[in-house]
Amino acid sequence: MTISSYQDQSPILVAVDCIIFGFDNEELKILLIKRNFEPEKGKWSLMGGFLKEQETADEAADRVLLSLTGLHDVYMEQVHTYTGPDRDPVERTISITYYALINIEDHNEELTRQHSAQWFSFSEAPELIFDHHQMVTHAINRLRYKTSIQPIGFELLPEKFTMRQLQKLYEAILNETLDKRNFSKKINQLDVLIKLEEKDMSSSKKGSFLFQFDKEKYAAKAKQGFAFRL
Amino acid sequence: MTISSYQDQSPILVAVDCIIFGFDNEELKILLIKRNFEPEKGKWSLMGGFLKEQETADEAADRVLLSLTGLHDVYMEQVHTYTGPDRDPVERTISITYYALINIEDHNEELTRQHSAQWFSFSEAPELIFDHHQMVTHAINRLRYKTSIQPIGFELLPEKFTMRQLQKLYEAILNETLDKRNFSKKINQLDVLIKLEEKDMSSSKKGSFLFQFDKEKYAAKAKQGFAFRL
DNA sequence: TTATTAAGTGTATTATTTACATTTATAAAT
DNA sequence: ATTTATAAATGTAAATAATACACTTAATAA
Repeated sequence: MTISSYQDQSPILVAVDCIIFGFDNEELKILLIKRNFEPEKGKWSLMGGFLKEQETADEAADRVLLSLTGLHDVYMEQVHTYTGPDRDPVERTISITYYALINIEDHNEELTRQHSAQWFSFSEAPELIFDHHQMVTHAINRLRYKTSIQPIGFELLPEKFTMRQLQKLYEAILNETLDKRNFSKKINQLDVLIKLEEKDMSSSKKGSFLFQFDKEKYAAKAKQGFAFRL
Repeated sequence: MTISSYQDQSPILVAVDCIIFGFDNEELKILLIKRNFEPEKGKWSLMGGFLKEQETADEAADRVLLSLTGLHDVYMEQVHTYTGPDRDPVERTISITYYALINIEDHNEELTRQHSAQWFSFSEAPELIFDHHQMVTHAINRLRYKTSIQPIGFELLPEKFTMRQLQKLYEAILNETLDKRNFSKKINQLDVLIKLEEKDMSSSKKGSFLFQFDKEKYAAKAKQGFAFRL
């Protein structure tokens, strides 16, 4: 900032809110908490928290996510900052939103229970407090864009996954169905997956081969100007 | 935000900073001001200002831009919020950034002079204070993305423009050269320009036809699901 | 041995992107 | 009047990418 010098400013609270995405092999999910304090006690909302002294918003978002899921080093991205003067009825609060991608199996169920948190199908999420619905909409749009140009979708999957899981994931994110042959062709020609010997036998008699995302190979290719595009 | 209730928070100032883009028919430009107060007095920086009571960040950005250029109703988009606790050495200040697209001929020169503002070629901009360089980089990336999926480039041009101007604009934004025939073919098949009878005679003996962006036609097509893609 | 189930795979068609050079309209100079 | 100079205007062929579409295979269970 630059003009008008450092004059008085009425106090503004700064918070972060997290849109936490997960994937259950069929649908995109979102983790919401039931507010246990006023205002809007009992209603569903995003998980958030205030910025601490000497803490960046990125750090605050990490902290909030850790406290709810027990997870460290989660993929997060800042989305947008909401500044409506009356968006929070108690005190003027601006909220910086982040979306997080987690492997749904990794989260600490005990912690989520403590916070009265619950996973919802993205398409069947309940009404949310304040402007949280708008935040979610913005986040999913950003996620759609980002997954189409960067290999961040893998963050939502277990280490080893089948081609079918990967396709279902992209279908869930993009909210459209994809052709199986064209999908695997496209993925394979990106040449950033390792096909394992191992099969997942749970989904069919034949079983399906498991894959891993090859981070190192991708990083090397990205350095050479390779563009991940799906 | 949601958890941890409304406890004390150390005071944080909230500012907006504007990355103001213009186009001079050859290069992409950016409007910077020379700081006339401490800290970093005399250095180049983005134009910014603090959020007022009862004002959204969008409104603050509009106000800042108006005060510098005299322009209303300018295309602006929020980009990112910077929250490093020591990013501003005086007081803890978070900054919400916006980029603005203006027709370079429209701005009020008297106002920009009062603020010691100056246009710089995007590629030859001076060193900036604090984290402003990072803000500019983030903004140009967002602009590149946004211009490729929405017809916002026209905001940088006069009402009537030649095909060459439009191409130069996209070349400047994308920082790559484009083929003239392929470019005009692509633009024409989007079918959102009005070709005028009128010619611009300043650039050649032959003169070149002027075009206008057909906002209504675009809006109607967009409603039908038409995607502007360049 | 047979039946069942999802996994795995290829090709032809269409659409899009790219590369590339000549002609044309006008103003200025002679 | 004619010539010259300059950027504007224009089309096609080749390469690449995207799409539509159906049968075979591996393994388990009956």
